[in-house]
Amino acid sequence: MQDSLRVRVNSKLSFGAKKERNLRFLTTDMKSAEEDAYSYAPNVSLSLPLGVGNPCLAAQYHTLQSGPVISVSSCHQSSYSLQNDTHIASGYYHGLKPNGAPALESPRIEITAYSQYPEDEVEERSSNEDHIIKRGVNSIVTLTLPNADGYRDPSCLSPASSLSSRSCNSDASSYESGFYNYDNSPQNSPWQSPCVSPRGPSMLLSCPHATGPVGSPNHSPSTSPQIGAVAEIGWPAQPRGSRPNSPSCSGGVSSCSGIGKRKYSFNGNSYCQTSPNQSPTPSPYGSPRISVTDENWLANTNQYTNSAIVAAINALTTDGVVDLGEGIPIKTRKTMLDNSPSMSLKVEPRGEELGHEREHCHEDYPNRMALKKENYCGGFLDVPQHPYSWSKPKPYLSPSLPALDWQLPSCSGPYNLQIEVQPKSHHRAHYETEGSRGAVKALSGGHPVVQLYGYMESEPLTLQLFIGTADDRLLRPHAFYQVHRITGKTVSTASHEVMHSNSKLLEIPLLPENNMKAIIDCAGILKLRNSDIELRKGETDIGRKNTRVRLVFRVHITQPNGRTVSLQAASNPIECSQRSAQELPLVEKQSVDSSPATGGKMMLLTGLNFLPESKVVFVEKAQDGHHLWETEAKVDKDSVKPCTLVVEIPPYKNQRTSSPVHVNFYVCNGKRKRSQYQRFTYLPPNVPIIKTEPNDDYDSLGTVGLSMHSKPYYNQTRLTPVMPVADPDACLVGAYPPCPPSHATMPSSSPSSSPTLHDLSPVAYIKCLPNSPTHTTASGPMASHFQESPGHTNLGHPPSPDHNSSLEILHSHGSSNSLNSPGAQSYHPIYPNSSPSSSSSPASHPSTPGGPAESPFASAYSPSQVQAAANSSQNKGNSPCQLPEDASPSSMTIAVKQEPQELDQMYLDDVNEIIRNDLSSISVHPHA
DNA sequence: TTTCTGGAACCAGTA
DNA sequence: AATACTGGTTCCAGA
Repeated sequence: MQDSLRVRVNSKLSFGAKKERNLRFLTTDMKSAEEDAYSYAPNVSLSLPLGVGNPCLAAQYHTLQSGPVISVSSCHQSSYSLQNDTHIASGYYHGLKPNGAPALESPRIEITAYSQYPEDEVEERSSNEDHIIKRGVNSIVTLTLPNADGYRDPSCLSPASSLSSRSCNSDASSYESGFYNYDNSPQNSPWQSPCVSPRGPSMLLSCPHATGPVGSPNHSPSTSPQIGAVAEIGWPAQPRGSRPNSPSCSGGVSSCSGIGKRKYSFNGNSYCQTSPNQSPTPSPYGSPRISVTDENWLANTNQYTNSAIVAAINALTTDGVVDLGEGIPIKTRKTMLDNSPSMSLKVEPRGEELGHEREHCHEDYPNRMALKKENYCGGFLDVPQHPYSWSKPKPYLSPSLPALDWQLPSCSGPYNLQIEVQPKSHHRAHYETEGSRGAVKALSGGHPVVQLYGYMESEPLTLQLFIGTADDRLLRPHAFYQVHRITGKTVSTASHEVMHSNSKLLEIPLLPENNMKAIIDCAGILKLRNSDIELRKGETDIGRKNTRVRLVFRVHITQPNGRTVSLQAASNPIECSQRSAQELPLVEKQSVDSSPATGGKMMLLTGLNFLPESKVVFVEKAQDGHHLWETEAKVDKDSVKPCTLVVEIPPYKNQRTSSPVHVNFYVCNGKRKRSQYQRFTYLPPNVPIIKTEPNDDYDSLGTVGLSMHSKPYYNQTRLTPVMPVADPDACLVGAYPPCPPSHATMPSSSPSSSPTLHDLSPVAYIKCLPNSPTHTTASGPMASHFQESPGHTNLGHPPSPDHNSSLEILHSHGSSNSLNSPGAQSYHPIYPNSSPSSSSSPASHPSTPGGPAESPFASAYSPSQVQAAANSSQNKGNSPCQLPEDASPSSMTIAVKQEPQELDQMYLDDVNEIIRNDLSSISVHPHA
C-alpha cells in the first residue's frame, strides 16, 4: 500500500520539481567530475535562492525598507562587477549582504516556480492540515502539503526539534502582527527588481505572507492560480516517506516505501507529513548531485555580492527602518515573513503579539501540544524558569533587525561579542527521526561559551543562536541544519526557540549578573533531509557534502539614542556528518602558511583523522581550475598521529619564482577522502619580505600576521592569549573605533568571529566603508585559515580597486582567506564573489573561516619543534588534538619588517601583472 | 524512562 | 553491465 501511495505522490511531485531540476541540471553540466566529489557546494547559480540560502532575499528584506534606491539591475550588476560596486561594497555593507540578487533577475522561470505558493493559504492551512495528515495515509495522498519549506518556512514544523516552528508561524498571525505593519511604512519603496512582478495591491506586497504571489514574480497573472497549482505542484501531498529522490534520500525513500529496514516507514509517512521539511516538489530526478564548478561558483558568489551591495546601499539610505516589502519576491518575503511570526521577532505590540501568538498557537494547534515533540508554541511556553523573563520586551525585537544572512561585526564601539570557548570541530547532528544527539560541546568537554563585552547596562539582553554555513561564501543560515534546543537536567542555560526567516533561532539570555556570558549547553544541531530542503522552492544549495556549519551568535543592543547595534560572532566550523567526521581528514591548523619556493621546511598540521598513509598534496591551479602543478609532500610517517601530521614542504616547481605563488594543499586519506584545501604560499627565495611603501598599517599587518599566524586557525579561542591586535576589527578599523581599546585585553576573537563592527545606523555603515580595505588586509592574517575543498582552487581574491599597491594585493590574497570568516566577509564580500582571481576557487565547499596568513614572515617549524608540538598536543588532556599554544609557531616566528632587498624590476613587473590581472578580470565581469 | 551516543545497516547514486 | 564506493538516512543497542 505504501508503495502505491508513493507512486502517486511522486508523480505529483515531479511536476513541482521540474523547473528546479532543470536548472540544476544546467549547473550540473558545468561541473567536472573531479570537483564533484569535493564540491558540495551548494549553490546553483541558475536557480533563485529564495530561502535562507538566498542571501539576496534577506538583503532585499532589509533593503526594501530603505527605499527604492536600488534597482534590480544594480543588484545584478553589483554581483558581477565588484569594481563598480567596490566603493559601495567596500563599505561595511558589502560584506553584509551576501545575496543572490542577481539570481532574481535571472531566469524568471524560477521565480514563477516560486510563486507557486499560495503560501498564505498554504500556511494557514498547513497547520490544520498537519493534523489531518498525521492522522492517516489518506490524508497524505490527498492533502496538499502546506509547508514544504520546512524549517525555512516558518509554517513548517520540525518534528525533531519541535513542532513548534510550524504552528506559530502560521501566516495569519504573522501578518497581522509585526511585519505587516512594516509594509505600510512610508519608506516602502517598490522593489524595483525585475524579479518582482508587477505589484499587486500594495497591501499584498507588504504582507509577506498573504501575498505570496503578489510581490513575487509569481504574482503575475499567469501565476496567479497558484494556489491551486501549488497544491498540485508545489505542494503535492507528499507523505513524509515519499521523500524525493534525492541522492541522499535513498534511505529515506526506502523507509517510506517500506523497503529496507525502515520499519518506520508507515508511521513515517504520517510523520513525514507533519514534517515541515517535506519537499513540496520532489523531483523525479531526485536531487541531483550538483557540484558547483568554479565558474558556477563565481557566478553565484557574485550574485550574493550584488545583493549585498544593494542591501548596503539601501541600508545607507535608511536609518535602520525596515520596510518589508514591496519588491521582494513573494517567495522571498514569504520566507522571511513566515518566520516572522515568531513571537520574539515581532516588533510592535510586543506584549500583545506575544500573547496573541500564543493564543493563536494554542487554538490552531491544540493537537500539536499533545505531540511528543515540542511544537513551536510549546517550546515557547516551555521555556525553563529562569531569572530572565522572556516575556520582557526585547529591545531587539524589531523588524529592522538584520536578516540572518547579513554579515555583522563582532564588535562595535564598546561592545564586543566573543566566543570564549569554541565548539568542537565535530558534532554529529541528529535527524528528525533520531533522538537528540545532545548539545554541541566544546573541545574541552564543556560547552561553548559566548560573552558580550562592553555592555554596562543592567538590562539583560538576548543572545540569538542559529546554525550558519561554513563554506567560503558569506555566512548565512544553513539550509540543511537547524539549531535544536536541548533541555534536561544537564542543561543549565535557559533558552527558547523562535523561527526567523525559515531558520530556527535559539534565544538565550545574556545577563549582567553573569557578566553577559552564556554557556551554550542548550544547543544541538538538527539535520534536515537533503531531499526535503533541496526540493524546496527557492532552495539552491545542495545538502550533499554540505555538512559543515557554524554556530552563529547575535546580540542586538539598543542604545540610548534608539539605535540598535547588532553584533555577530560565528564559531569555528563544525562537521556535522557522522561519516565525514569519521573519515575525512580535517586540517584545523597549519604551522606555517608560506615558505621559500625551495621548500624543505617542515610544517605541522593539526587536525583530525590523519593516518599513517595520509598524503599531503600541494596543488597549484590556474584560474580556470586546471592543474598547473601538483606534487606530493613528504610526510613524516613516524610522527603521524590522528591529530597531527608533519610534512616537509616540497619545493615549488619554479624555485626561482620572483613573486609569491599561492597554492593549495590538502591531506588525502584515500580516493575521496580529502581534507579541504589549505592555502599555502611559496615566496621568492630572495624576497623575504615585501614592502613597497611605508605604511603605517604595515606594522600592524605584519604584526598581526605573525601573531595570528601561529594560532590555530579554527580553534583559536579563548585559550589563546590575545594579541594586542587580536581582533582584526580593532586594528582594521582602528581609525573608526569600533572596538574599545580594552578589546586588546579581551580574549582573542576567533577568526570567524573576527568581524567588525556593525551598527545598523547608516552612520555606522559609512564609517566602515573606508575601513574595509584595511580591514581586509589586516584581517587576512588574522583569519588565518582558509580551507577549500580539493577540487576547487582557492584563490586569492582580487584586491579592491582602490588598493592596488603591490603590497595590498599580495595581502589581499591572503586576506581572501578571511573571507571565510564571517567577520572578514562582512567587509569583503565582494572579493570572494567577484574576484576574477578567485574564479578558480569557487569552491562551493564549506570552508573554514579564515585564511592563511600571507605573511612572508611566517616561519616554519623545525622538525624537532614540530615533533615537540605534536607530542605536546597529544598530551593535552581535553583534546588530544589540540595544539598547545606555546607550541605555536607564532612564538617562533620572527617578525621582520624589511625593505625589499632585491626588489628588482622583474619582481615589480610581476606584481604589476598581478594587479593588472586582478583588475582586468574584475572589470571584465559583466555587470549585467 | 528518556536522552545521548556510537555503530552500522540500507540504499540509491556514482565512479 | 557489473562492482565497488560514497554518503545520506534510519535503526539498534548500550550507557
